[in-house]
Amino acid sequence: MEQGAMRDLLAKYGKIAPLRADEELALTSLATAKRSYPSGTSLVIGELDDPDQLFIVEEGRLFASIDLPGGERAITRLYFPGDIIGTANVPFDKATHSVTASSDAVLYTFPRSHLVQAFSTLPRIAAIFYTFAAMENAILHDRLVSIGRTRGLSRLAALILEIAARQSLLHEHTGDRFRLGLTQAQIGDAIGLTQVQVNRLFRELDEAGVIARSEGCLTIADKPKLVEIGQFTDRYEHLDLSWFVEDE
Amino acid sequence: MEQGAMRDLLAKYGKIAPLRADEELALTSLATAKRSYPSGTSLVIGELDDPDQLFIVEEGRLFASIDLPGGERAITRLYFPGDIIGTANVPFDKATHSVTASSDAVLYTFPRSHLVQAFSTLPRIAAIFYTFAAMENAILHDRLVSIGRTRGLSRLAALILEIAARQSLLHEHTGDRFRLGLTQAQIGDAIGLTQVQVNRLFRELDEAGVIARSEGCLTIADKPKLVEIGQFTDRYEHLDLSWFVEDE
DNA sequence: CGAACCTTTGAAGTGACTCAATGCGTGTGG
DNA sequence: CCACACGCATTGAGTCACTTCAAAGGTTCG
Repeated sequence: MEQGAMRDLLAKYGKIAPLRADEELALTSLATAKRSYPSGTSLVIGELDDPDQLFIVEEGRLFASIDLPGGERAITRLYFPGDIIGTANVPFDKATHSVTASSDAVLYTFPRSHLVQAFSTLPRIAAIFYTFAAMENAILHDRLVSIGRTRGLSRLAALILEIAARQSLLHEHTGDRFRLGLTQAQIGDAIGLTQVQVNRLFRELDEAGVIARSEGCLTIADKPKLVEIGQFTDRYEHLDLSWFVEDE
Repeated sequence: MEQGAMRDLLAKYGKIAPLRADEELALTSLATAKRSYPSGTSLVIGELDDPDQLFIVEEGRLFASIDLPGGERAITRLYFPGDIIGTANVPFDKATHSVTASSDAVLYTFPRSHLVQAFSTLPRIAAIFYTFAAMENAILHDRLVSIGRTRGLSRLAALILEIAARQSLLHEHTGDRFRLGLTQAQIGDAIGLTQVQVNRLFRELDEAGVIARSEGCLTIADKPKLVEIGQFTDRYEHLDLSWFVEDE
């Protein structure tokens, strides 16, 4: 595996608990393949695919979704460069969700059996994977709260801020202008609303002067207001990984 | 730590990947304290408490919740004997959610720093913790779908089935009669509805003959129907932990 | 026996849905 | 190089699921 994905993967916490050379090597040697997926491709087809594959995002954007018998779809998770895909499939004999590329994407693939090796060799790799799973957990809790207990406007605001937070982790200079990378229908699937309602809420935020839209890009015009509306807490701001720094 | 919690903790998969004596010892030696919490006690107060503590449930029922500024509350996760509490707090400097006992409970407590030791000593302990986090993940995905994309009736059905599934993992003989262990208001917080609406939906399920209620206990009268309504998949049925059995 | 908590039920209001149509941008084949 | 198709955004009108507000009935416990 090359530097890119790893640098992203570790950007979030690497500063706090930098890897030793052997640890970085172990991480990079997990991968068996690097592959490109054009926008729209499904890489895991829930309930059909076997869950033996894990991925690390090198480049691009993807999302996890689950389809309901009735034809409804829910998007449960967004993936950015550096994220590990497939965690929630690991302990099961079938994949629990599908993963689709929402832009052209490049991924590293590795079989879950490699995890055991890595865990055995270097315990801190285990700590890293555990940490990532725990972070994902916390974010899922937050989304559950947002979707279960707030109005549509708040949900949309929260999603915008979540994407903004992830985006700015990767590109410091992005600032508050970026593209969401999802259609309004997909946004609806992510926050539990109809595409129609998403559109109306966008308009509402727009007219209130909280956001601005042009050329497919979104600008956060009034961040404090958006944060207030979305009742959003940026978990990435409060990372503390000192606990897994080994005393030597 | 005594046998009870561990037996529960491992019941779900212990058969598949039984622990060696040293691994079981490592797990049991994580704990620094065993403590009782009467029903209603909060053990982690989100945003206030430091997230250094993890717990293993020996006995009782608990739930994780997040409070919103507006006074709303959302219940994001239910805990049963054998579950690990606090995973989602591990990588942060503040707790991301509160935990409350919904019945009298007995817990083992251990500081997260002990994880590193355990991970270092025995890689399979790491695999276990990772597995648990991954399972929690999958369940959170499912709940996100349920809450974001189904009607109230389905959500209630799904919650009933989730509780039934967990219950019967612990007590084989429980069958389809058990107590939910949550008030209707709490159920509302868990599935994103009002207490009033929860009540109406209970009545609806009751009148349809799908469930029956008496003396605080709930009986699943027509399970296939309930599964259909709830669009529920029991993840525990599809566990596959063969991947972390070490080849020796 | 009263207080506190939970459940149950009614009536009115609203956020979001469904259905439906129009507009817009982009790519593609004739 | 235009015509058409296709996917996406936008907007309107009517309906429904769920909410809010309000009050009454049960149960448990000190």
